[in-house]
Amino acid sequence: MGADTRRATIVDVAAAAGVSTTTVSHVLTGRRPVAAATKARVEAVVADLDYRANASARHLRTERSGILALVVPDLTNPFNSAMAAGLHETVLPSGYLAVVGEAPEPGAPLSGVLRQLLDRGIDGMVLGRFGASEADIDSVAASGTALVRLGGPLGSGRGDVVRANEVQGMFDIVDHLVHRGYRRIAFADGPAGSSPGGERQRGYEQALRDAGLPVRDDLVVHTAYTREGGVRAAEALLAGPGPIDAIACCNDLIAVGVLDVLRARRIGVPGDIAVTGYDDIEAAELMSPALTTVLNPAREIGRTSARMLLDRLDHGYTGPDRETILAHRIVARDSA
Amino acid sequence: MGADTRRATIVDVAAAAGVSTTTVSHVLTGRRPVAAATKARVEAVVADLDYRANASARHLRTERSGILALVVPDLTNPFNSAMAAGLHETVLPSGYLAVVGEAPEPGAPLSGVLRQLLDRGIDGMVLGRFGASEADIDSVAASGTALVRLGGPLGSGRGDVVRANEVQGMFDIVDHLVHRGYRRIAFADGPAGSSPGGERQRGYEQALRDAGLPVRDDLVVHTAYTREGGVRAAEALLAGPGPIDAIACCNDLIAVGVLDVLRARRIGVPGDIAVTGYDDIEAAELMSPALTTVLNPAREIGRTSARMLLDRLDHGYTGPDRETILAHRIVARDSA
DNA sequence: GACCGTATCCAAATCGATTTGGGACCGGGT
DNA sequence: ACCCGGTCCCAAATCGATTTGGATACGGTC
Repeated sequence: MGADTRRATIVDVAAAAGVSTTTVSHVLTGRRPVAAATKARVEAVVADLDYRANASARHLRTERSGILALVVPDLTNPFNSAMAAGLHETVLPSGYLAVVGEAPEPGAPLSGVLRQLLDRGIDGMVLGRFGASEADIDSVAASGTALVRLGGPLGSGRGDVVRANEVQGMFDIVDHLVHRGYRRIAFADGPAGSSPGGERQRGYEQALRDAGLPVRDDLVVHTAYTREGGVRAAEALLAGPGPIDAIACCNDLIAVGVLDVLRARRIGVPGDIAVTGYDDIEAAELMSPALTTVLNPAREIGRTSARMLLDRLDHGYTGPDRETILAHRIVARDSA
Repeated sequence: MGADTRRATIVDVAAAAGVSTTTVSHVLTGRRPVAAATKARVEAVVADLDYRANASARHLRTERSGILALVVPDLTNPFNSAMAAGLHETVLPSGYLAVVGEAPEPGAPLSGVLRQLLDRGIDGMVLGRFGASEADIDSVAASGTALVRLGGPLGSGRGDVVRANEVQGMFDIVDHLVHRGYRRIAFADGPAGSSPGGERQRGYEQALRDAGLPVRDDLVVHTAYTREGGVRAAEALLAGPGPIDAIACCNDLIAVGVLDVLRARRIGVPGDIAVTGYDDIEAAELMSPALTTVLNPAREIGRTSARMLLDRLDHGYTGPDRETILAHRIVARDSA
């Protein structure tokens, strides 16, 4: 317990190497050329003293904190933690630290977490789905922080966007249902107007239209992106107007809730009603029946977001905002 | 795009309030009394200018970074991400930032992530299970960083410890098996000598002894804490010397692998062989059959770790290292 | 009126780095 | 002998906060 010896500073290194701190700094940052012999001597001393620059001092001067943040609504959602892992592993080698924040209520003007991150002067931020309001996004963009959004429209000056092709993903899995012979396909969507619920609904409707099936409003219900939300959605659909033979769910957690209800009512899956999810969380494979779903490469989304931030921060990219779309994959299992 | 207006500094505040920066600092930190009228004036200006102290400058002077870290081997493990969430939500209100790191190979002397965190001068660290070697722990403790370990022995000067009662937890679930009439109970442990495998094995053996059952070495196999590890463990046990009627697994992922094998071989669970896990990951409830397991309150462990760090950092606790033990709970489902 | 305590406030040093604007030295060309 | 262009290095200013050691003013006491 307790710091036994003070950490070496740049002054110590300079003294031991018989040069000025300026020269040490130049050796370290490489912003100005230094004679090979001097450079070698400084580097030897750095290694010997186990010197590492004080991050706060450096960032005070350079106005860069070296911290990137990921803000999501729920860290325990496996999709989000996989994304966080991808972000971490990509930015660490570049010397950045990644912090993760849970933004409880996206309603508040600039919720606590976001405000605190901005106050810290973070260099970049990845804003997860349903994690922030439009006003929040503007605040972040206005603060000069590099910004990557996961989903939402690509607007000028509002950050890069990384997304999976949500429309196509839901289209593909509903198309999969159609090809398996299902015809009265309901859709358990997320809250009205939410992302990625909107995109996925478009994919659902397009698939029906392309198959020549009617698009009926009463076959679409909106609910929370949770297991409990799935329970409510299933109950609503089963109590609904017409018979259905499949339920496409907006994410896996909703599908879990739907399966809970079907199992409790002894409705066969996929015999009586087929069910599909979206995200391919770990549990999807372990459930009974195993869930047919769409895999969005969460970890890869985290990695890609990180690279887009680093592009702006370290590689000097200053061009217009960009959008990267990652491929999804249908994972056909037993539930449909 | 870009910082439209420079952020206000303490100098701006001082000028606008007609006082010195010293006084502003005293108002903000409260380290010295300030006349009520002056204080009110400064606070008004602070609010007006939307002033927030530059974190780097503050930390340069105070030698505190305001950053806490959680290091775990695998972020996508739900147990770890739930812990991370508990840590985050507890430290944020105190103005700390929590970062999460994945330490890939605990073998390396001071693996990259740990080194980088220490270089940053983090104030405190929570070291997850199997996340670091003994040497790592010593390095962290020697650096003067407040330390909380999750598991492992309570040693002097090596940080506080937060743990669930692993011995008791495994004892209870094996006892549960005994009461259900199972007699030849195997144990699929983690790697030999690992934590919490060691503690859980002790609980397993104690439960057998208390029930008057023999403790047989050939009924214990060591494997990785993964689904794949569970597959190997099950194959080894089924090919083993004697017949078994139950497999207690060291964690849920191992149990998932074990169930994979049993399902493939059409061995009934729990009819032919009962299976138990440990951790109660989300998938435990969703599997078929639903997994009987032990719930370690991951989020609460994160919260408690955070509080122990804050005790030392903000509340001036300087007493001896402490250990907090959290209660577990048996979650009886269908697999045993 | 001199002295002392309190209550307030401020000037300047400090934390550890980066960066700017030269200065010193060395050869080579005229 | 002088100048010029490189090369290599350094002194000092700077980032934005905290903290130390007074300075000033005001009352009250003897």
